[in-house]
Amino acid sequence: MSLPPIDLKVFHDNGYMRRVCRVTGLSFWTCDPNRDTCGDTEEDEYTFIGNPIIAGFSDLGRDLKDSMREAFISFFELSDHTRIQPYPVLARWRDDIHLTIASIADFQPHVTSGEVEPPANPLAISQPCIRLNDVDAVGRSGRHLTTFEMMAHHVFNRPDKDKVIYWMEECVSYCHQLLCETFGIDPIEVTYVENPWSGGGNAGPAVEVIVGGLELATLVFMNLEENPDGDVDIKGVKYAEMPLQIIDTGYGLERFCWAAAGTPTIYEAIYPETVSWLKDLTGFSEDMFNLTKPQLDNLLGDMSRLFGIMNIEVGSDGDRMEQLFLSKLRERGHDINSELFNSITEPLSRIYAIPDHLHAIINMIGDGLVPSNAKAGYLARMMSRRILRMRDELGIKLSLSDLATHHLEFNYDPNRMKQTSEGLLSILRGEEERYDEMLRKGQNVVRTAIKNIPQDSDELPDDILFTLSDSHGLSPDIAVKMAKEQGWSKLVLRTGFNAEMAERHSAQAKLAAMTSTDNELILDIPDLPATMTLYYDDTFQQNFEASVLASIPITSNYAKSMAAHAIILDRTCFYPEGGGQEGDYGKLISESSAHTVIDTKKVGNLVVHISTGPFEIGDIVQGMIDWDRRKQLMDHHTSVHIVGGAARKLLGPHIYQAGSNKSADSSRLDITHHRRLTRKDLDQIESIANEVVQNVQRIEKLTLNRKDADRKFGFDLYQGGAPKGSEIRIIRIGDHDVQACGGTHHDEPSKIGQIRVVRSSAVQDGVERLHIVAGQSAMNHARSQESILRDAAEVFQVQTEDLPNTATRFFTEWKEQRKRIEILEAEIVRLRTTGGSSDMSEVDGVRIVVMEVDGDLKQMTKMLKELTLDENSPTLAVLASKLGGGKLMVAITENSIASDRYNAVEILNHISGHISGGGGGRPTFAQGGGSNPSGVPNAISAAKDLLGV
RNA sequence: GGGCGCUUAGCUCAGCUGGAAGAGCGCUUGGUUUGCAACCAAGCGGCCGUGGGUUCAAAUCCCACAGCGUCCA
Repeated sequence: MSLPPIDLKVFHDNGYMRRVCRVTGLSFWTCDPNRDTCGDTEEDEYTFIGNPIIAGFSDLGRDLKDSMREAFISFFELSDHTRIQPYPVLARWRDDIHLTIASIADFQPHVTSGEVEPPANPLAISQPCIRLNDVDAVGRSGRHLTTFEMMAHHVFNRPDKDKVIYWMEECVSYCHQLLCETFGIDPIEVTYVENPWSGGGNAGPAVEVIVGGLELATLVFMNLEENPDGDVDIKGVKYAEMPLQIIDTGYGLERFCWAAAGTPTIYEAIYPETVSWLKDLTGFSEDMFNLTKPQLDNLLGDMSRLFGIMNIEVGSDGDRMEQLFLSKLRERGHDINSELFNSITEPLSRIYAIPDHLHAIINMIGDGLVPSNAKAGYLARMMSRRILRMRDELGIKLSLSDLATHHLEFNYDPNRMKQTSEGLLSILRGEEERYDEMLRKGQNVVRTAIKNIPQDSDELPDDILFTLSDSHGLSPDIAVKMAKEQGWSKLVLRTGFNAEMAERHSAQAKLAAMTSTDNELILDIPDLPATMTLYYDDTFQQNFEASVLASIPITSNYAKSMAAHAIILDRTCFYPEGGGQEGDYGKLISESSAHTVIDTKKVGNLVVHISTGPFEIGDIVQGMIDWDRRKQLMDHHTSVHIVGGAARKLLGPHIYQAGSNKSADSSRLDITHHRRLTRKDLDQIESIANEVVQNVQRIEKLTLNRKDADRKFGFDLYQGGAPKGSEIRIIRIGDHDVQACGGTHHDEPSKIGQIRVVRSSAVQDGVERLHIVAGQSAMNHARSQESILRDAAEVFQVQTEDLPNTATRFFTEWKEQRKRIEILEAEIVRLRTTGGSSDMSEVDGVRIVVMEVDGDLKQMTKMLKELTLDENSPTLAVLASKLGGGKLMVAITENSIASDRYNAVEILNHISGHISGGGGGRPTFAQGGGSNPSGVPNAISAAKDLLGV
């Protein structure tokens, strides 16, 4: 069955009736007796352009958003909802998405799965979101944004626990009251469209709220989950009821603002200062088009209305859409042709998109994101580059940080930023430098790519354009522009090329999505109760007694070759590999046998001891962990937290753990940062870290439920990735560092002794890897470094302090002497080939040199240079060497009677048989080798015979 | 995480259908000039990213790794 109709008392009480839309076929509710479309169709134009539909808001821009947001949230506060502060736009608590794409994303997956209590119930929030799917439409459609605030009221009902706050009836009632009473919207403008929602494995009935032709809100009643045995069918997928019933609403803050402002596009409603500033900077005005201001406004209004009803999909046929668009504009009495249309929309779409994109990158970087060439950081870089490209196309001479400074002043609330303004601007300056560098390098790349293309071509081959874009970041437009500037003046870019390239990319992405890797320890593990973990109760417990629940032979080719059995106990203080900390080693001993534990892993909620041998089920075993190793692992793990905090203190709030590894010998911490670290930075981090070791007395270890952990410490807790479960273990080192962490830690930092930050290396752009040694390993590291120095000093027979100077001196002398040898070798050749030597003779004015020398091909080349480069002394030289199987070289002075008379390749081929080899080259320079060095004298005499000397 | 590209003199880069390592800028010296800039001439400066392989011969072809860049998830 499908979903039943949504038939609510609130509709009837307000005089609404249920109809079926003539265009879409969807059911909808309206109080307009004449209405036969649902409101969101290609026949329903916006009614609010130039005629605001929401009363009582006179501001624009940031002030309008502030008062609109406040009106929304306080309405729900008065209706017993709790106001919740917005979550970050970087969804650090999730491992499936980078960005917060909806208000409900704040509560996924833990709250929506029922595992964790919501922070309040019911609640109201205005959540900044970023969605980059429609980035190409931003600025063009009049309504698309990459970043927006989703206002929402959420309810999490548990009918199975008799806990139901409210459901459809009350939800729609609140919505209607808000629209028609608080915002004074005429009910005749409001339609409610029934359109079931599904996504991400969940589904439910939903109502789209359409006002004046614009979808202002969606009310989703999520009560279904995917289930092959379910009895509800939505779009071909089976669903069944789930225990949790969630109200997921979304009210577009910016759309409300637009409806209240009635401006031609949404951008003028929310970024008015930037739009007019950029218009001034580019000289965009009605005068440019010989129009009056009312005429231009009217035209823009009509364009926007048309965009509302014409669905501009990315990749749709641009030319055809444009023609349709123009004919519709002409129907409305606008005298417009393609040229005028483009001269208005091209610059304008950029003027509109720039503030939107600025808002998005400030949201991201403000939240602590560091731009990068991979993962979430790439999203920020891509947006920066879009802005820079559009800026260049508009001919604006301002830097990215200038633009951002303006945006911060007029459109942003700096209190929302975790990053400092200076930090943000400095990151943006770095991005612009990279962009400039890319363009500069692009000039060369384009030059080499097109040098074989005829200069009168009118098109560049597709594969060249694809490569320039994919490998060098040069969009086809820019590539063609550069090529034109370098003299290929007839080039044009085929229309629709960008769409083709997008298609090509999505095809590649599909292909890539099919690959997957699976390299886990796979065991057939019986259903057993969760292992009792003793290592949290007492981190320092080394011995314990437990009973064996399972002993399973390991058959898979697990990395450790000695591994024989997986032992599962009812309790353990062996720490399993997790959070970057390696598993414990140790021993298990029963009355009848004793085996070594060579690794510990976690599978589900069981701790698996990888043992060198089996135990009997039911055996009582004594467990002992390798304490030196564990102590060292703890030294390193706690150090990683301390060093991370130190880096954040020194470098700024964007420092975030991008990964880590703790082994017994050393540990690594990857941190997000936009510049390479210097040794001085590392020294400072090291100093701060060691101060913490000395000055902080205790390390707090707390276990909180997720709701309280989030509230108390925020989302910076999740440095090590998104943890699972409702209970969060927290490690707090004074005011220095707080993290959610499942590892084992010291109770007192001083137990570590000493932390050394050995070096840093680059992992990827925007991520820097710190190599750390602590405790005994720090000592071992120092010792091994000193021993390396001593060994090196011994080689030179000097004190270690003199090592750098001595090494420099030796290196310089070695280079000098190498040069000297080359010169001397050439000198020897010269001596052996001057007057009277048996190696030299003359035949009809050509000097003939045939001789055996010591040296490889490179040295022989030098000698030949000496012999044959002088055109005044025509020479034929044959050199032979016994090195490496025998080498032969023949050279002839170019442009001389020698080169007229002799062919080097022929001579070489004639004699190379004596050393069982081959070779080749040019007529004046041939070289070859063989595998029979003892044939060298024969080769020489053969050459002499051939040349008659 | 995947695709592609790059790595050669202090810097910016050619060379890459395997056969004698190049240009421009910079640097040194000399000339010119009252001096500087400019100009002219000569010179210095290269493990051609690292490690394997193919070949008589590799900067050049193949494989792996590293670093950098770029596009896409």
